[in-house]
Amino acid sequence: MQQKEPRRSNRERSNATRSSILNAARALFVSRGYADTATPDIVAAAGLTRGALYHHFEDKKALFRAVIEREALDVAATIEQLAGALLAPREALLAGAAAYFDAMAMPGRVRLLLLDGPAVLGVTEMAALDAAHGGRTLEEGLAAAMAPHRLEEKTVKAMAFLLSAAFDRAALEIDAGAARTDYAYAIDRLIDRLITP
Amino acid sequence: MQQKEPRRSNRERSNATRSSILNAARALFVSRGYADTATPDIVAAAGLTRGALYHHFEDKKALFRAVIEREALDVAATIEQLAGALLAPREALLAGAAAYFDAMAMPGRVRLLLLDGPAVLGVTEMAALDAAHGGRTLEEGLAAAMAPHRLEEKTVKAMAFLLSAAFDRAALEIDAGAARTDYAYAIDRLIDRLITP
DNA sequence: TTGCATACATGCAGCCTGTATGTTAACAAT
DNA sequence: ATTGTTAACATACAGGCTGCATGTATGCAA
Repeated sequence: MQQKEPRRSNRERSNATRSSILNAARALFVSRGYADTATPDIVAAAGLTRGALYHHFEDKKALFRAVIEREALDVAATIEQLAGALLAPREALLAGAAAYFDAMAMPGRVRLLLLDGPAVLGVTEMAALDAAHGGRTLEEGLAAAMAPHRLEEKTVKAMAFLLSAAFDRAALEIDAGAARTDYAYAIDRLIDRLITP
Repeated sequence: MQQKEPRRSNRERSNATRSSILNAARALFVSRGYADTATPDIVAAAGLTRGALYHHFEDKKALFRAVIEREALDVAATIEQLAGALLAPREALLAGAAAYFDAMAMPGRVRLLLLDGPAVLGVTEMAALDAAHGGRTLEEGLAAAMAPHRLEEKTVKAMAFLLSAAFDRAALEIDAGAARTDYAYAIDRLIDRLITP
């Protein structure tokens, strides 16, 4: 039975189809990966045609970029919500780490943000995307917690990158089936070892 | 001018073409990435046809896997050679880190092993490949250096993974243009912080 | 030297991407 | 209310790429 299109405005229609495509694309990118996902399959899952896809997105990579951006935004929001306004630097870092694991527990997120994302869009673009949202808070948090160490700024920045890499790897391992408690403990210990004067 | 094939044995001929394909594939995978490298271009660069490629490799992914394996093997050999038999655990770890950066300085290696590799072959396969060669030595080294801490084995293993992730990220940043000295210093500090009793 | 297997080269089918063109419905102006 | 315009799609098409099937020549073994 085909509904008789309840007279939507143009704006509404666009938003709806755009979301449909994004959702279908996300599901397929997650289950098959970017390369093995064909645009005909995406639009079929969304109940549309490739015309709609190429009307809303410049090409397949742009669609992937949109999926990734939405995902990164959601991760940043989750972290902000869960570990937003902690006062003590140490507690903020630890809570941020836990919040990151929570956020990355959403199925498919690890593959999108940590595997296909860097490979398809390149590290620089992914880094820029990360810096725009969550990356900065980690660097600031670590700088605050390591202030007594009186390190050069570039050193702190480098260590923030390394710590961020550890977060990512932990999320990757947890996603692959490792016990979260093990990695949460290891991360906490790592943070503590880094910031204790 | 076509040389009149100096009467090679069959074995020699196979090895030669196989190497030709591997070399050409590596160069193109590095410069354009796996997805944007077409098999016609690879064999053209090697002065062959696609028939040779599909005779020696099951498919494009298998060729990529062969390139990756050769690369990982070379990295492991370099590290073994540069930081092979250090006695003190701390010095072994520090030398291993430096050797890893040396090994990863080979152009294209970062992209192959840290970007396209995980995305194309999957994390599990890459992890298995890494564990078969270099990953184990890092875990053992860290375990030796952290023995006084009396941690559970799973914790040490997790921290070895995290440290390995830090190595990778450092190599990635150096490859992207960051100063090696900055990251070498940060890594050394990280190691020291981890293993000091 | 005869027969077979190896090492390729060539040709073909199917799929996928990106674009160009067509069609319908919304919106703006009169 | 009517008409022109444009947005939002659907359809059709061209080029390229992958994998396989087939063909051919050479090494090799009996």
